[in-house]
Amino acid sequence: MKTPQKRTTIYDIAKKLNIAASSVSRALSNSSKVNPATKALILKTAAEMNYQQNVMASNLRKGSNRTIGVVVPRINQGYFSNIIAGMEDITYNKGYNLIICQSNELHAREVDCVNALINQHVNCIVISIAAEPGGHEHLQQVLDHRIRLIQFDRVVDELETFKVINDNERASSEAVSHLIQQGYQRIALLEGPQNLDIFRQRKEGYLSALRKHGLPILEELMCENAWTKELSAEATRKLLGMKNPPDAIFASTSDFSALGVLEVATQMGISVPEQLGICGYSNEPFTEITSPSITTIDQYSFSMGKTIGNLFFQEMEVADLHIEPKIMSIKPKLIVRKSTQRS
Amino acid sequence: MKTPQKRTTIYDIAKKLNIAASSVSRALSNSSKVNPATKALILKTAAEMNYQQNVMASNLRKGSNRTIGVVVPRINQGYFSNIIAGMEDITYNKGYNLIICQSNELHAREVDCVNALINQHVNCIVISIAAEPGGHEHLQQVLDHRIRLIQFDRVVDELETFKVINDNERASSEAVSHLIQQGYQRIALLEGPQNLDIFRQRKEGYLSALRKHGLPILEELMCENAWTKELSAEATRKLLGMKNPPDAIFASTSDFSALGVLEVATQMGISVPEQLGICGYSNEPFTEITSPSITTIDQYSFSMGKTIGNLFFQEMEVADLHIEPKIMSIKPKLIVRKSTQRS
DNA sequence: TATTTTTTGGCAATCGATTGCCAACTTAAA
DNA sequence: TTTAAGTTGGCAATCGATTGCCAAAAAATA
Repeated sequence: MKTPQKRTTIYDIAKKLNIAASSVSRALSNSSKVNPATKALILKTAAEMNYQQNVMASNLRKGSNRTIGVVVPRINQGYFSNIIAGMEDITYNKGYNLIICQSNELHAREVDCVNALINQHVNCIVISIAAEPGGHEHLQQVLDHRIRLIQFDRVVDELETFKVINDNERASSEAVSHLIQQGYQRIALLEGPQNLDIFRQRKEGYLSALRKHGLPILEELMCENAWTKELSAEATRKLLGMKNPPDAIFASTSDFSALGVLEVATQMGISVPEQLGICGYSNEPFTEITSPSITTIDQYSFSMGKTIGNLFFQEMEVADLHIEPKIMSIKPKLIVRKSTQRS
Repeated sequence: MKTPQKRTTIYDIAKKLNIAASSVSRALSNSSKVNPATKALILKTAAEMNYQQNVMASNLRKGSNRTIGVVVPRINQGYFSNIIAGMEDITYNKGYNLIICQSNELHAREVDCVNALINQHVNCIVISIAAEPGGHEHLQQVLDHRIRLIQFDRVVDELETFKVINDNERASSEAVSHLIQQGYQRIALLEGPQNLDIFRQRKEGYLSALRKHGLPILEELMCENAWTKELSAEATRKLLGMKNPPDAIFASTSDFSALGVLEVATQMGISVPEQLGICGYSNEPFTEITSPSITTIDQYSFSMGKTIGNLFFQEMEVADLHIEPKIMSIKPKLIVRKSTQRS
C-alpha cells in the first residue's frame, strides 16, 4: 500500500458540495463566472479538505508547465551557481520552476539532459555548453520542438538563438593593456580549450592588445589547454623555466589557473608583482584574500542570471517563436589588485 | 500563432501505421507484448516523426513525475551547491529531475517554495531550513500530502523524518580539543543563530570540550550571532580589545567568519597562530590559501549530496510511506592547517 | 405580464500516455 | 484434426483539471 488514501481532487469537492467539478475549477482559478457566495463556500471546503491542485493534470491540459530547464557544466562552480541564483530570483516571482542539470563538461551527458528537458516540455531551456567538443544537433532539436532557447556564456555562435554573453574579447584586451601599462613586456597567455568561443575570444583580446601596443606575438608564450589549477601550474613551471621567461601571465581561463600560477611563482621564489604580474578571470571570492591579492575580471554572474530570467519573461514568454533573437552582451569589469601593480 | 504545428503524439504514429495507440505506447516502453518486428517499425517511425514523449501526460497517468524538489537557503553557497551537485549525480542516473528553490533564509519564502513543490506533486522534498525563525507546519503539510521528506544539515528535530546531518557537536568538540592541545587556554566562540540546531550543537561541542579538559566556561568569550564576515570582524575587534583577550577563536559559524577574524588580527598586528589561534567551519576552498592557511572542518558536502540521493532511492522510492525514518549522521573531518599550529 | 439580458453552473470533450481486459490469431501438443 | 497454450494487439477507461457550449435561473427591461 504505497498511497493509502488518495489526494483530494476537484471531484471530491464537487461531490461533497453536490455541484459540478467545473464550478470548483472555476472557483479555484477565481473565475468571474461563479457566484461569490458559491466561490467562498468552495474555497472554504477546499481548504478544509486540504486540497492541493494537481499541477500535472493542469499542465497537461494547458500544455505548459511553467518550467525552465537549465543545463550548466557544473552547478557547484561559483560562476554558474551565481547565475542560477540570479535566475531563480526572477523566476520565483513569476511562479516558474527551475529544473537544473549538469553536463559535467561531457557532450553526451549534455545531450541527454537536453533531451530529458525536451521530454518534460519545459517552456525554455537555458544552456551553457560543455567543454567537450561535439555537435549541436541537440540544440537544433530544442528549436525544432518549439521550445525557447537561451544560450549564455559559452554559446554556439552559428545557432540563431537568444544569447547572453560577456564581452570576453574586450575584457581580455583591457586586462592585457593594463599589464602593458604596468610595464610588463613579455606577457604569457594561459588558454582554455579553443573549441569554446569564450576562450577563443579571450585569446583574441590578448592578441589585439599586444598588437595595439606594438608588442610582438610570441608563440612560445601561449599555452594551450591550461585551464585547471594543475595544468596551469605545470604550464607555469615550463614558462618560468625558459631562458627568457615571461614577466606576466594572463590566466585567461579562470582564477583557479591564476592561483596555480601564483603558487608556482611563490615556490620558485619569484616575487609577484615585481618579477611577475598575474591576472586571472572570474573574480572568485578567494582572489581578494591571496597574498598578493589577484587582479581579475568580474563577470557580474548574479546579475547575468537575472538578465537571463528577465529576457525570458520580457521577450519570449508570450511572443511569437520566430521573433528575431536578441544578443545581450555584458561588459565584464577589470578588477585591479596587487598581483599586477608595480607602480 | 504561438504553436504553429503540434508535436507528434503516439496517436499520430498509430494513425500513420494504422495500428492502435496502445501498441505504440507498448513499443516505446519496450513491453514484451508487442511483436519485435512491429516494435522495430514503430521505433523507426517514431524517430522519423521526431517523436518525443509528453512527460506531462505520462506523469499524470502514472501519478508520479520522477522529480525531487530541493529547498536551500542559498544556491550559490559552496556548501549547498556541492550538496546539490552530489544529489544531481545520483538522480541523473535514475532519470529523476531536480527542482531547485532558494529560501534566501526567509521563512515565508521557504513556506512558499514548499507549497509550490507540493502542488507539483514531487516525489520527495529535500530541505535545509532557513535561518529566520518560524514554525514548521509547512513541513507537516508535506507529510500530510504523503510526499517523502528528507531534512538535511539544518533540521527541525521534533519532526520525525529522514534526516542527513553532520555530527556538529563531535566535530566542534574535536576542533576545540585540538586548540587546547595546541596550548590555547582562553578560547572564544563565535556563535550562529541559536534557533538553528546546527549552531546549538556546535556550541554544545565547544562547551563539552572545555569541560572535558577542565577549562572554565566564560560567558564573555561567547559571541552571539557572529555569523557573517562582518559581524565576526566586529566581534573579534571587541574580543581582542579586552584587557584579558582570548588566545584562540573558534568561528563555529563558517570559514567566512574565520576570515573576518584573520583580517582583524592581521590589521591589529596580532600574529596567527602564535598569539591567536583561529579555526573555521566548512572547509571553503579559500581556507587553504590564506596566510596563514586556516584550520577548519570539512563536511563532505558533495558526498553528503550523494548520500541524500541514495537514501531516497534505497529507502523511500518504493517503500511504504510509514516506514521508520532513518537518521544518517556524517562525521565531519577536522582539517588542521597553519592557523592553529604553534608546536 | 411578457420579453430580453445577464448570471450561474452543468455537460462533456480534451490534453496524451498507460494498462486491464479481452479477442483474434499463431503455434504446439494431444 | 482437435484442443490447449501462448502471442499479439485493439478497445476503452483512466489520471485530474480546464473550457467551450449550452441551458436554467435570476434579474432587468419593456
